[in-house]
Amino acid sequence: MLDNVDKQILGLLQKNAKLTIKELAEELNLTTSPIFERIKRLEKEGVIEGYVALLNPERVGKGQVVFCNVSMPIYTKENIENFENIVRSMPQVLECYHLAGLVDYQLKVYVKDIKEYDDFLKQLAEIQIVKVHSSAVVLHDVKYSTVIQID
Amino acid sequence: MLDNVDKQILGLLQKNAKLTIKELAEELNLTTSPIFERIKRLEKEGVIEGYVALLNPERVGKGQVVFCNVSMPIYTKENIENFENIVRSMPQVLECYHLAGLVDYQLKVYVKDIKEYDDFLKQLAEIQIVKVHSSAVVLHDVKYSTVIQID
DNA sequence: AGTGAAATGACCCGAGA
DNA sequence: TCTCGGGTCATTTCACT
Repeated sequence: MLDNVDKQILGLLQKNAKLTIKELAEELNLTTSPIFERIKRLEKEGVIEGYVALLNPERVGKGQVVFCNVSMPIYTKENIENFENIVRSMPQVLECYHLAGLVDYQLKVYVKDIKEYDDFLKQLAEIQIVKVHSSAVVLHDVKYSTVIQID
Repeated sequence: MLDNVDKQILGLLQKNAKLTIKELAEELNLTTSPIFERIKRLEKEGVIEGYVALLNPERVGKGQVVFCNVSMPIYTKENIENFENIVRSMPQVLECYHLAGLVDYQLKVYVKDIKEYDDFLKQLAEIQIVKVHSSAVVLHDVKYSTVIQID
């Protein structure tokens, strides 16, 4: 479904979405037309989900990342839907995963500082159906990337 | 340092980096020149770190996310540097954070399936300076976003 | 699936307020 | 900092291979 040229295009666009079709064409020894059509196909098929600008969290006043682990004591379909919808609507939460592990959910939260995280925990506490199990404060980023390895 | 127009531009570009300067200008009731110059300024100042294409992990054969928690028993500067450099070079690891918590590091790993995660763990085991403490398999994504809330 | 060329439209940079 | 306007270059389409 993805040939070698597709994979190369995806690899390059994951690193830099501002590459022009012309630059991609030169890199892959093709003309602009096939590159253009392949990209359109990959977008339409949903392989490419979108193009975004990545910001420096510190420069926009959200330099503190905290992972919040929560459990759901009464594990019903309704509670799950309810909680997941609330989480999706919280802008501080950039990622949330339902885990098979010691806790039910892990939330990645972007805040200005620990004080702001405290405010967030109070918001979470209002959702009666989950309990905060633990929080892990990030000391520093070792790696942050959005590039998925395609083999 | 960031005025209201900057914040609006950043908010829009975080959601869709393919918006044209013209479209941004119309949205914010300005002409193209100030929008163009503000974006260039935000890029130069490092507020905007880059533009990337986001892919659908399943569509590229990396639909399984696993969190890997590791600890570093002998906690020296050399071991830290060493481990962090190895992690940064591993393409399966998209994110890695040094935590203040029960474990020292958390790695977010993208793999095809659990078998491939097993291979990854074997690679990690070769690094003698860290010990895998636990793994948490993702059952499903509740939320994945790269959009940082700017207030 | 690819090339090449032509039209459409975006980017970018002045001059001026 | 903004508007306006124009030159340059990338995107997009199409006829052909």
